[in-house]
Amino acid sequence: MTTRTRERDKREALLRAARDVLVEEGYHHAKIDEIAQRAGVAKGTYYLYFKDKRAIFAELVDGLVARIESAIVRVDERADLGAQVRHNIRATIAVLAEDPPLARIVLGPTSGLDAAFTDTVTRMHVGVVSLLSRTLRDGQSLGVVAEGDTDLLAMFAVGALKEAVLRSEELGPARREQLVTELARFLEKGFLRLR
Amino acid sequence: MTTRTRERDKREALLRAARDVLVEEGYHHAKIDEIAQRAGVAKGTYYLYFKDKRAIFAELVDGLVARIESAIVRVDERADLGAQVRHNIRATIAVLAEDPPLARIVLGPTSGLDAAFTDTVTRMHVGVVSLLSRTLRDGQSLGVVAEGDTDLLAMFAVGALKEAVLRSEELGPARREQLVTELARFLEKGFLRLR
Amino acid sequence: MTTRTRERDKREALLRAARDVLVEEGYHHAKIDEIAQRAGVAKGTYYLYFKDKRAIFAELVDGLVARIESAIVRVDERADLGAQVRHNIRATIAVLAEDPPLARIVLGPTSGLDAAFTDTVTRMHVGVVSLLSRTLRDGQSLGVVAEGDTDLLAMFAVGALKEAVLRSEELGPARREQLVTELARFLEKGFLRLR
Amino acid sequence: MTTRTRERDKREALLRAARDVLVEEGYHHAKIDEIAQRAGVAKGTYYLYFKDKRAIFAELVDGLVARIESAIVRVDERADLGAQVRHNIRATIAVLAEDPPLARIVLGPTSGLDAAFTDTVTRMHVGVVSLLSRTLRDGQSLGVVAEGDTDLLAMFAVGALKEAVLRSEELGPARREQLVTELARFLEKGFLRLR
DNA sequence: CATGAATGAGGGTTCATTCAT
DNA sequence: GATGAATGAACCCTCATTCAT
Repeated sequence: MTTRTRERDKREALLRAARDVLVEEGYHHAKIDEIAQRAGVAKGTYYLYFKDKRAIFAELVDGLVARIESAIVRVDERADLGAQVRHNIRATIAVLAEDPPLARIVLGPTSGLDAAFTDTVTRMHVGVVSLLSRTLRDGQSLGVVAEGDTDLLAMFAVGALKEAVLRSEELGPARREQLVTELARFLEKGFLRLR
Repeated sequence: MTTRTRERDKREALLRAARDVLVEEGYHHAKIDEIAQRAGVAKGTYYLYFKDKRAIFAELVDGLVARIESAIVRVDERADLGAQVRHNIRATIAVLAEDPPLARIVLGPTSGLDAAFTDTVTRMHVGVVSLLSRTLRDGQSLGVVAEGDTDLLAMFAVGALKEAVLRSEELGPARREQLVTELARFLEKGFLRLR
Repeated sequence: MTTRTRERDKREALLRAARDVLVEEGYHHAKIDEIAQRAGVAKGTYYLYFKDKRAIFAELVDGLVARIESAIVRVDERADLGAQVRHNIRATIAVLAEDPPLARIVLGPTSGLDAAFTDTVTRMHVGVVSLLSRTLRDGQSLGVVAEGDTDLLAMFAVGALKEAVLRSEELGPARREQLVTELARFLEKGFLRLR
Repeated sequence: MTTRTRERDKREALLRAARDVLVEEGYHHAKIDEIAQRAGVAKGTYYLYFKDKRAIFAELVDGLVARIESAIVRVDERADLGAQVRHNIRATIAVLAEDPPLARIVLGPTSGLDAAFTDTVTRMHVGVVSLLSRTLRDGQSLGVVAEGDTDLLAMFAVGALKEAVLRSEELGPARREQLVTELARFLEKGFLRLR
């Protein structure tokens, strides 16, 4: 069991190290050697836990995507729509705020990353946008969402959110707290006719 | 004159090829050899026109940034603010729409690119956002912009614009035309109190 | 321990190979690939032991210079000057004779070598010549050295020594033994009996 | 005739440029491009006058060697030997002093230069040394040269001369004039008066 | 003859991956 | 499991040489 724990530890140490290196150097400048060193293991050990260079970063990205997806509530149109949207904004930001540097990678367009990440990230994007779009369409028939192309509206909303998160580090921590409030207000006044 | 034309041609063929390769493979996977091949010249020829690998990509990025900057009108607060904002949205989108794949690189966060690009791109970002923020602040004192943190509002607006451009290829060309209209409307209803 | 021995071995095999290649091809024609091959390792292995191409040659040159310097006794003017000079000639030749081809590189003017070597070699030269010059000046005040410009005399002596070493391979081994004796005699007496 | 003169001019301009570049950069760092530029012609023009990179440097070296050889008088043992030796020293130094940097290349051991030069330079060396050695042997039978291995003695003499020339730039011009006198005296007398 | 744009072989260096211990 | 020495494919860049104009 100690052994099993130790194994766990090494795997996680590697993941943590990989995240740091990814954030500091970017995928291509990240060296297996440095990840291993920061994790306190030998280079060869890396390959006991991960198939190749791509694998560890894929796992980091997949993990974040999964955490976002599980934080978002499937919108129930019979309940308070505004509350649900606000909750999803808040929840998404909360997950991303746990690790802003990593968030930046997942939120950004995929240029410069390998095809493997591109796919994962793109899938998440499409998923989030189409979910939101559908929600907005439902909202329109209920009369609580303004007229307009819901795909585009969803896009705008996601873009505003992404930018906010991407730049949130540049803001002082004080302003960061306003972010959720302001964003919700912005989205509401833009296309929501809540009450 | 023929000679001069040939030179021009090769330089431009290389730039075009580099753009394609950059878009398809990302900066790090882009091989000089492939750029040269696609441009129909030998590898050595590349170095007659560009100092090193970075140079050609820097030129692509700088060029787009310059085109965007020169397309944006400095906002005159005594004139019709809404019209000016709409014009800037339209103009920016127009420039970016000339080359969406390249746009994606300039608009995205800079992960995966070399420090050289990061700087250029970041400078543009900061410039655009702070320009917009200042404009909004002026708008607030004139009473045509809603209350709120103008830095955040500027961020949201830029984010929405970026996302729109980034995803504009996924939209059919028909819907792409709606983009400007919808975005303008979205921004107006969100924080502009025009009329 | 076996491991440590292997490491040592490879490093030394590389140094030996580099010496051979340097002697046979000169610095610029020397290829890392060939050094590695002759040492029986892969090209990449070279870079485990030496930072870059220059490093291995610098080490060879530095090593020889150091061996020469530690073989030379600082001249004590109160003791037998002739004996000391003879000893220094003998000791220098002995060190250089351990590896005549390498000696040729250190003794020669520095054309064709990189600035890095030039410096080391020049420093040694200047050091040896000025040491000898000072000794001769002391010798003059003691009356055991002839009148004359001691800088020039030191130069002549070093030149004769260098040439002797450089050409010593062309001599049969038998004659090589005479070298020290003859050189000492030459320096003492000259060889022309004019008038 | 004008044309012929112009051709001559270009060839000579290239040779002059090549000498400068060779002296400043060494053979391997010398670029055809720079030679052509300094000569005020296009790169392609170089190849109208010289077969390849090696050719122009070979010509420079051959020229200097030829000038040295024609300046040396074949020693006539029936005439004043001392005078002839002094003349040869003087003449050799005079030729070399016309172009000390180039001299350095010809006098130095051949490491770092291409095989082509090595051969020329070595041939000259062997020629000079064996000529001198024969002269000394003759001198011995006439009783004007001391006992000893004449090959070695010739070597020492040439070495002293070479070193003197190689370092002559470091000396002030005043001291450079002493060089011939001192060297002749050195060869006659040696400089140690031990016992 | 003169030009200089074009070529492409060649070599130094990096780093993901393997494998014997 | 753990190690880290060894490997070699990959890629940027230089520069001697050619040749169409």
